[in-house]
Amino acid sequence: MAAPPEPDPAPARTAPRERPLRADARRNYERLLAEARTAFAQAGTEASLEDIARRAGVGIGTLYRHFPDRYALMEAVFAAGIAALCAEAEQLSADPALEASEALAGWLGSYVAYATTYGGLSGALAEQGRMTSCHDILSGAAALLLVPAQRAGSVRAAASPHDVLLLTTAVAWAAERLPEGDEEGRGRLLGLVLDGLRTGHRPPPGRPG
Amino acid sequence: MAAPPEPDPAPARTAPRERPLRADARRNYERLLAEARTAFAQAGTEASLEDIARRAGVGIGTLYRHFPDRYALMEAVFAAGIAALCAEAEQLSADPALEASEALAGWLGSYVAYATTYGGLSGALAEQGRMTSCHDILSGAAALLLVPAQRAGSVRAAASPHDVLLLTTAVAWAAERLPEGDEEGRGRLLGLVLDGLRTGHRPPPGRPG
DNA sequence: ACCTGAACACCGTTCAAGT
DNA sequence: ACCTGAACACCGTTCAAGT
Repeated sequence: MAAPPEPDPAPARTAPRERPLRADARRNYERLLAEARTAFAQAGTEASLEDIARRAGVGIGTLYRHFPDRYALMEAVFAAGIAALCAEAEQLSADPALEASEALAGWLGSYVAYATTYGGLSGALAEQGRMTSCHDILSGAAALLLVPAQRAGSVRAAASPHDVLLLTTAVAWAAERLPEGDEEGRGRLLGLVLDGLRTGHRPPPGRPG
Repeated sequence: MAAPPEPDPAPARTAPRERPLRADARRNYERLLAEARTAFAQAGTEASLEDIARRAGVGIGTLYRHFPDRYALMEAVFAAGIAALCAEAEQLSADPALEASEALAGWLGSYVAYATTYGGLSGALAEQGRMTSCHDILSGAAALLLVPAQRAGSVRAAASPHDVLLLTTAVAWAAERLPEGDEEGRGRLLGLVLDGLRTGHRPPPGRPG
């Protein structure tokens, strides 16, 4: 509002590519990303790459030029969602009305909800050495909420951020495999895991930590 | 040892096929099964079916004649292991020295151990409408241990056998994806889930139910 | 009755040739 | 600098022809 317009806006750090692309290349990149998002939402992350290239109106070689493998394409498609989860974690951790374990529980719920949006996403997120940029961001977000909850004594100290993230990813994976029509199942499964994390001890909320 | 040879052995109920096969067909069936077990153990349940047929010394058509799809082959390969898990569940449930929730915890540990023996097995076990014979057996075994633990009050009544089985399968899935060399991870992850199942209430052992 | 393997319809990935 | 699509090396699955 009162701030003057920035005279020299920093080059976007979240830009998908460092150097500028030729106009047609950038257009192809964006089209591939859009078609990949649609295809992943429809057919899961195992959707045919040839289909995606065809629908984007480019040759398969162009897809491979921009995205060396399926995981590069997935990282680009899911980057925005992961960033949003990260932002939510920061908001939750800064909310003084929320007990730390509640903030953690809320975020893990959002994480499961997102990971079940695209079929196969939970599987990709659990793979070792893939989607590493997503892993780094998500680990940071998980730690941001887990550590205060453990300091407050409401979540057992033995649980590492990695274990919690992996187990919650496994809940998303399981939720994808619940019988058709079981809408509450996701919450039930996550609830069991959250109960396993809690110590049972509830410090009074609003206590300065 | 002392038992006389059975005069009229009952026709094996667990026989993989109802009617007798031609000698060469039976030999091919057994070879395919053996090679599939080896291949699944080595390369996971996604191992190439053509490889399995080739190593068994038969044409690919013969594999499909005996096993209409990959899941039929998997069910045949894993039938013995699933049956052993079922037998263990019965032993545990009949053990008077074991508190009900401990028996459940022990069996779920064995289940996770088995499901992580073959790469991809946990994924196959969680698929809807596949491996149904395995599902039926495992559901029965899980209920056999879960219900008494719930009656005793040491495991929360809200957890259904299906949820418990699915969540434990998810633990096995997650354990497959732990970083290399993390040998205790399987136990840690299962421990968190088991803590979520427990109520915290411990009735004195040996109390007549 | 059972087996064989060529044939078919798909994949992902690479790379020589174009613009 | 970037794009194209044929070519390659794989899949799973079927089925006409053999024994």
